[in-house]
Amino acid sequence: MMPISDRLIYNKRVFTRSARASDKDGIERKETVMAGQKNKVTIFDVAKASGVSSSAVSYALNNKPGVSEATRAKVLKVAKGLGWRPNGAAQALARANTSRIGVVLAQEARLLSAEPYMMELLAGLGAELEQHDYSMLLRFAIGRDNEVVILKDWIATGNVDALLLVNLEMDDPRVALLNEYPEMPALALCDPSLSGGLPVMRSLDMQAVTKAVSYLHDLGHERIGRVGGPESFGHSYIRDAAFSDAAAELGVRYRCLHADYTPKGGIEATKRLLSVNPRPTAIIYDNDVMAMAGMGIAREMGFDIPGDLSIMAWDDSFMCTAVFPHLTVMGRDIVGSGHRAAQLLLKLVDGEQVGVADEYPYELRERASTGPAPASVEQR
Amino acid sequence: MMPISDRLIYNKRVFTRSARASDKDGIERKETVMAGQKNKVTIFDVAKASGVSSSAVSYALNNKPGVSEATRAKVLKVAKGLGWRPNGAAQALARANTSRIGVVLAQEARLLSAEPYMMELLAGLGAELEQHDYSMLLRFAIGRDNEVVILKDWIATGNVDALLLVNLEMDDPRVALLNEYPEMPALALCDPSLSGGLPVMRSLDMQAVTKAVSYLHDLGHERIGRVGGPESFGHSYIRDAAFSDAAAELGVRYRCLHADYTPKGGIEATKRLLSVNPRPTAIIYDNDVMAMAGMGIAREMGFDIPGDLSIMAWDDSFMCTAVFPHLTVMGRDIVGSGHRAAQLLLKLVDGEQVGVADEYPYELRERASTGPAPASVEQR
DNA sequence: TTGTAAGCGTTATCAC
DNA sequence: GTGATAACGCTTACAA
Repeated sequence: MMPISDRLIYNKRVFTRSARASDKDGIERKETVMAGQKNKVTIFDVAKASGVSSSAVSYALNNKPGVSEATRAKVLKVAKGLGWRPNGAAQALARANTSRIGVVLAQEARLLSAEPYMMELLAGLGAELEQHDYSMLLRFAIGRDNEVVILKDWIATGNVDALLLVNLEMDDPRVALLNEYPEMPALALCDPSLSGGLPVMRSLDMQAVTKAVSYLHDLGHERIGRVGGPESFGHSYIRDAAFSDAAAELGVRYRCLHADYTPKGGIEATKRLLSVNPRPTAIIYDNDVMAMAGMGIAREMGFDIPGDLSIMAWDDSFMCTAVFPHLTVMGRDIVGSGHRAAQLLLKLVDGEQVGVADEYPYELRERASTGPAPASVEQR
Repeated sequence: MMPISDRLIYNKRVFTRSARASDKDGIERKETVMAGQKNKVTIFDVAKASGVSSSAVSYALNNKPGVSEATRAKVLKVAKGLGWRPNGAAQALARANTSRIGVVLAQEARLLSAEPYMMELLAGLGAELEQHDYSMLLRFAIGRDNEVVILKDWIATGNVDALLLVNLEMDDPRVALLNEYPEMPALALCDPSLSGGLPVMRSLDMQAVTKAVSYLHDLGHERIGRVGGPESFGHSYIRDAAFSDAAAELGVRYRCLHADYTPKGGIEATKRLLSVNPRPTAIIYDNDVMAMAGMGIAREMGFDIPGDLSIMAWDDSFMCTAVFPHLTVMGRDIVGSGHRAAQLLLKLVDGEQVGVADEYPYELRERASTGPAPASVEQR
């Protein structure tokens, strides 16, 4: 008899707990201290201090029914007094959710820093998640394969509640992966044609392209060049197609080269675009780094901007108004889109359907780098 | 008697588990599915499949002694076959560590995107953490107070194993907070004089300042201006003091204005610096955005760069070679410093001492925006 | 070497 | 409304 009842008692939290706190000493205590948290105020401490059970405390602290207002108030007060905060791991384990959204970045560091898009997006995303007590779990992948490995790991370990997929490529392996695990909510930032049915927030590139081309067309430009990002990137491809269409529609000649977002890439592509005869009178770049580099080299070659050549960039950043002439851009509220992405992700976590949502639309921000097409076009 | 023995059996994991898997149906199952993970392969499943106990499995999977090589091999194989991965929350709860490093960013989104420093640092940090199966938990704070709230929360909830503190200000409240909780490892990125004894990785600004000033001095510049970042930022202050000293040492006139890292700020400060008589013949900017804006406005004012005025920037980015003339900068391996920060943080997590470590040193990257001081100086 | 079960700090179910 | 306790999935002390 004794061993059984002993065990039963030992099984009770309160006893176990107080036993650990006072009886044992040495190794275990040391470990606990090493582990990190000093302030191990648990729900049991709160329960004891407020003279109720741990479940009552849990209900009270989570604003759930099941306790009287009187006890709720008391528990809340005691918890605050003790400085209690729920242990994240325990909560995650019990609730089977983590309050974390996962993002994997697979681009090279210097590229990431050169592109304002990602940082602004993350800032918006983070700020919105913040409002809902969610965090962002961030990983930097080394290559595409690694990216899939990380996602698989997150899915299997349950380390995040949902995933944000960025920079999708055509036939992206991540789409296949997420379709294998429909229970893991994921939002893809890409054109719906690339997402394989996954919930999507799409950027309104088509509209923007039409707007940009007709803006230049209205200025008299009849030959437009473009320096796009890497061809493997979904949005490069989408924009390219849209440009072809819009140009054809307006009877504008259009030529596109792809580069790697770097100054060097922008310079090379610009030189090549300007070496054909007749040359384009306007060039649109997929990012501001290439636009600036392109504008710079064009000036070095003797072109006046925008007298001889108009320059436009895609996506705005401080850089666009730090250079002279200031760059005309197709800009959009990227931070806002980050907020929206967060809202969509939280919806997905709640089991709601999302389907296809839109990013904030692009708007033309006309500045000094664009102007009427030159009357005549001579080469340099 | 019956109830007691019943309970005892129910307490056993294996029984509980199999009961849940087959007996019950409906609500509970549904909840489990809702929660997220489909592939709930647990350590018990692996144990059952390989015919050993759960502890043997745990030892095997964690490469710990306590199992024979034979069983270890078998367990590993079975686990792999079943696609088992440890549940993050459970592991965190049991081990009292999370395999996560926390970073709070408190800057405005547009500023973050304008400064390559942060993204490169995070990229390096993330890549190194990656090697050690650590993740980065990222939060975006809205204001300084919020930042402290988040840190407090992380400390109390045990959501991270260590903290990286960036952009420290003078008398930063975070330093006081972390000194209250010495059990939470934290690394500050700042000058040791600002860290209040916290482990530090410092940037070698002093050296760099000396190098920059003597470089310009060697070119014949005797009046140097500087456009620094916000005065509240620790590194602005540190650099300012260093500049004063280095300039005094070499008998160079030095004048510093502080701006907010934006193009507008850079333009205003540049105008003011150039409006005094005699004007400086070289200006050093704390970031590339302001440097570019400053260079641009100076050219608009009729100054030739570098003929009349030399321009230097602090920290390198793609932008510095995207603009013409390319910007001379004091650059450093920021990604590398991120890696180093991660290593230091992991040391701290392991209970090792760190003290004061160094970032990668700055190097002068001489490009086209600097040159000999002009013979005579007239105003525009 | 192996298995048993306590323990991590929550949540949620179930009697009372 | 309240308290007891099973459950979450893992690690690890201890018994066998």
